Amino acid sequence: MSKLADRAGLVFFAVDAATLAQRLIGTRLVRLLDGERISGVIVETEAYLGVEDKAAHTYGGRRTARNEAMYGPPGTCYVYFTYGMHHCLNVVCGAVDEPVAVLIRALEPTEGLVTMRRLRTGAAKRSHPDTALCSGPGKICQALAIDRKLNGTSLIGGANLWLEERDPRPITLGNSARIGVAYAESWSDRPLRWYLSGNPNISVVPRK
DNA sequence: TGCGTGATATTCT
DNA sequence: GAATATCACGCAG
Repeated sequence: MSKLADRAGLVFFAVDAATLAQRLIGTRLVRLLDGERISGVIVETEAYLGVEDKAAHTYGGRRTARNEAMYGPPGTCYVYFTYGMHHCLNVVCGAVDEPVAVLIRALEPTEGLVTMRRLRTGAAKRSHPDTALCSGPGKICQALAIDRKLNGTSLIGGANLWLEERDPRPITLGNSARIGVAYAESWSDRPLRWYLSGNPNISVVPRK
């Protein structure tokens, strides 16, 4: 297990979104909160392909205060708020000024589960299984206390949020259309979502 | 299965 | 400036 930093980190993130989406599966997302490690293994991601992708916030080259982070260097976090109540965490990849990113959709909780449960609201606080703690982009941000303060910060050598690579081990990737992007016309069916096949922590059971 | 909720982009005056 | 439409979801029921 090694923390991604500096040059190695940059190389890791400086790829296209589809590649990074697959590469992120199985790595560990670590949040340091009041000195406590809270972490989970990434089990579900989606690629957003920038200016050409109708489902992306940067479709057509839109560049605003909100999505500015997507134009930053690879390894930057893009955190935004949606539906009036949910934050979502993305990892910027590609090159500077190329607004492509990967949405982190689900984690398998590994450290700090008690804290995660405390941070989560509603039903997940009590009787629900651990697999419900981080099984969705909004849930991850709640469980890891991620909000827009982290927007624009870098995962490379990050002080409070970073990625760790695990020893390679055989995994089986599943691949499907993205979730919640029905409005994106022909882009809504593109198989740009990846997940750890059979993992109970993924957000929605893949449709065929 | 519906619907809340509020930031943001877009579209007006 | 201000009104409005829209949304990478989660939860109650």
